[in-house]
Amino acid sequence: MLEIYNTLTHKKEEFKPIEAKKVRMYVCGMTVYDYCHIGHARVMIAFDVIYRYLLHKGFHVTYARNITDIDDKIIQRAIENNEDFHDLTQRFIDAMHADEESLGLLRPSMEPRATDNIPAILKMIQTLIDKEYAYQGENGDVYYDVSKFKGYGKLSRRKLEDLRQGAGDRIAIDTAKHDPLDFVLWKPAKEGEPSWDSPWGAGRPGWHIECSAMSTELFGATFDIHGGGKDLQFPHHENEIAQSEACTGQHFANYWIHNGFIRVDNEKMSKSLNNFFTIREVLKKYRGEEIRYFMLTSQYRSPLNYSEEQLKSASKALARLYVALRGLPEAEAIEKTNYAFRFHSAMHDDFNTPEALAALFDLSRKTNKIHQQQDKEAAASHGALLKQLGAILGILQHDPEQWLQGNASEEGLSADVIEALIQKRLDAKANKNWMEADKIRDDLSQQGISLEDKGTETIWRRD
RNA sequence: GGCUGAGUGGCAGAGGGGUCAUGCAGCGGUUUGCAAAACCGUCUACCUCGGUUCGACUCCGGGCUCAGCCUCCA
Repeated sequence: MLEIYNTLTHKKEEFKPIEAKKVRMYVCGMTVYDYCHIGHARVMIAFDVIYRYLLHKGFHVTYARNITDIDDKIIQRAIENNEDFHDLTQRFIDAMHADEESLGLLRPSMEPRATDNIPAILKMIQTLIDKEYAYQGENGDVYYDVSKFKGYGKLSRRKLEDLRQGAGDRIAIDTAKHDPLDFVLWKPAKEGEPSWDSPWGAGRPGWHIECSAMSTELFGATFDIHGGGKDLQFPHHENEIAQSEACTGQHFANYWIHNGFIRVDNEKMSKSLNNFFTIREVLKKYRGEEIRYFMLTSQYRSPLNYSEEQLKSASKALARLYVALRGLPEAEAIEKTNYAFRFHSAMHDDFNTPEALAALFDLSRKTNKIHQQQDKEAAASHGALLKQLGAILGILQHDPEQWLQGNASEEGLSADVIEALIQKRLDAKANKNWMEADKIRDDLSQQGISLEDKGTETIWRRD
């Protein structure tokens, strides 16, 4: 039984899709005005693993992750760069896709963009106005009237009074709004800003409406899973619920999944704190799979501290799994083991990847042991299971030898040079010239190459 | 101030009322010409004060500390 922690109910609940064997999952993606940072990588990877696991369970999953390609920051950045906002967003969408590929992500089934869905957005705003959940202020902005929606605050567990109190000292009172908590659905364009025609004047959509409109358009009024970062819980997801449920009169998403943050020095990594590392920056020193492994070492809802030390540790731990796979022939995975059982039990428990990884390490130890006992066939079938389970997490799919002989920077001695030195050392060893042999090994070690003697051959890897 | 969530060994990070997490690092051993890798063994734990219990790090309550949201944010 697959259990998922549902933010809406604050409980782990058995996952029951609306339609048997079908899952519709919508995740809030990126606003594309800059490179993605490691915090974004967390969402990408968290939901990639959820997606993979659901697929593995035999669900037909439609996974939509939107792209916000119009908003204030995009407009501002485009002005700063003196470029068309389309060019700007396309550049960062391409960069995002490249980053995703490095991290080994499966592409979502669809990536709806706000600017491609203006008609659906206009339709929803119109319905909200018709149903009197929205109004146009004197400044031309169209607002959602929060007081009209009964369930406002149900996701983030907030009361309107508390919110108003908090809003009082923080938000400059906007006289065009009936209530400081009302939020923008449509914003008139200023001179020279990108805009679309609408019954309320040329303008652009507010941030929250695009997700409501696109998810409802793609999936219907009610769908299975809605996800995103923890910080989107309020106000973004709260507002989505208000918009969608007011519009359709039906329950919106059944399961709300929110991932925890990446932290730096015990603080949330974010643009405004300027304490972020971009994915591509980190990829210069660590491979995508190492970053992915690092993310998997904590449960997706927990905060995760980013540090060089932890990435190094992750890199070594991952290498350990690859070492277990090394030198094993292709084989059918062994079935009905405690390892697989434990792995799946962990994943069934709200995608507990650290526990699932623990099972993989125990399995790798077993594999090594059998391998050492010269039972290559049994070792191979255990290794095949390791690889199979790894695939569910998106790891261990590289050729082990190639993985261990590579690194992120692809710098250092070439394989040819290394092989030649190894041969030279083997000759020295054959002549029992230990001084010479050890010198070659030490020199290579200085350059980050480790040698391992296996019987008559010597294999190598980069540290 | 309101609302969430968290405090585990040197570091990271699971877990469950009473026997092992796991990884990295350390230490001892097997193996090796010596190493490395692997395997075996091993040392460091459960913020604090009460309560429930035969027994709590695990459940309940108070306190302390930290993080997040309440403003754009994955």
